[in-house]
Amino acid sequence: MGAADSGPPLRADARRNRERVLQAAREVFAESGFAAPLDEIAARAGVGAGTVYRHFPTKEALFEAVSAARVADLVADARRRADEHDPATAFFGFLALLGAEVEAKRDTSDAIAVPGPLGEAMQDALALLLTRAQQAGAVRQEVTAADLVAILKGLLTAAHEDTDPGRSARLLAILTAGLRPDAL
Amino acid sequence: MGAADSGPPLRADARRNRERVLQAAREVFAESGFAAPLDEIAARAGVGAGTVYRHFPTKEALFEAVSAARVADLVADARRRADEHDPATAFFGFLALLGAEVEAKRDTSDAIAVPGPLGEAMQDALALLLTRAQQAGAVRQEVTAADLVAILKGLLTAAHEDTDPGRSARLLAILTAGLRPDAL
DNA sequence: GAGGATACGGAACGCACGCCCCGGTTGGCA
DNA sequence: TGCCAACCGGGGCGTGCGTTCCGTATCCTC
Repeated sequence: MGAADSGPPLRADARRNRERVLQAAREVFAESGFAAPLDEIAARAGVGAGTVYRHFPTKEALFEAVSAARVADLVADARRRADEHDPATAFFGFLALLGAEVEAKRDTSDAIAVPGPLGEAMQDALALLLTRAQQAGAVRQEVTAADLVAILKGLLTAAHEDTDPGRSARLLAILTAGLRPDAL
Repeated sequence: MGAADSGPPLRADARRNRERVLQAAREVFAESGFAAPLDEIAARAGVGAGTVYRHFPTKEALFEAVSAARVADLVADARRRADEHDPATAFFGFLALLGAEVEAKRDTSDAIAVPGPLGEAMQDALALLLTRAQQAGAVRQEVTAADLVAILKGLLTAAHEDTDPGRSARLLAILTAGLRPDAL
């Protein structure tokens, strides 16, 4: 169970192409979300589609490879907030962070909702922050973690449908206000 | 420019099939949204795909034909509310109505956002209610009609991703609360 | 009831996509 | 330097969709 043996070391060109594919995938997914055609990633990387599939068994695996580091950062940030701040500040601060992330990268909402270990880690982190904020009375009791994921996915997707720059901030402000328990 | 001449009267079987297609489309779109395959509509109507296309030039035209009556009803309801109630009641009551509509029919969110005359009529009606509610101080000033459409589409779509029955009500409650100006 | 216009059905087409395969090329080791 | 395994590219396959075509069945008129 130690280091997953990656077999014989990759040839130099293979390693180079793998990096190019990852970089292109980062860019294309950020611009167009998970729905972006894989051929476009291959084209931007200057390789054929076959090369992409030699390095990543499926499109989804490539997406996970690209998102893993970013999601891990977000999850770590969520945990840190949970430790360092009061529940309300931690929860709402993290939502704001997500909003900023989405402003720049279109695939963030996909990364949250994708099935698999990444999505679950993200959802667990959100659930932790949500539960604490609810116990502290800062968020409506009846909201579930699944509700939060659903609404975030919907909101963050909607925020990208056109190019109005302030939109995601406004939508997030509505969500933030709506989650508080004191509102009618 | 009077009545759009519909040419020679349809043959009896053609008229019957046209009704069957419309009825099947109503059901299938309501269950699966606009993304439903057209073949399924044809199969449920007991006709071939070609027959659908003889009556409606594109899938989108069929969707509009199906949605037209319902959207017109919604728009009329919105206008009536604007006349009969105070701005806040009219606005929030209409949102609740939309929520109920979406609970039962999956294609409502598509109908709101679809380009073309239907979507615009819907958006105009929403804009009217929104503007009045804002003038009455019942809704945040900075929210635009486009924001509202975006958030509704996102929310209503998200509400259908799984089968949790109370979800759309909870999400709508969050939206309603978040739109009010007095919330933080 | 016969003839012709009209409508039918479903096979066929074009397209976009994820994914696989194979002939040619390249890099690393002796 | 020469060889062989590893790797590359892009054409090709399967799928699912919207749309079109055409031989056949149906309806209406006389």
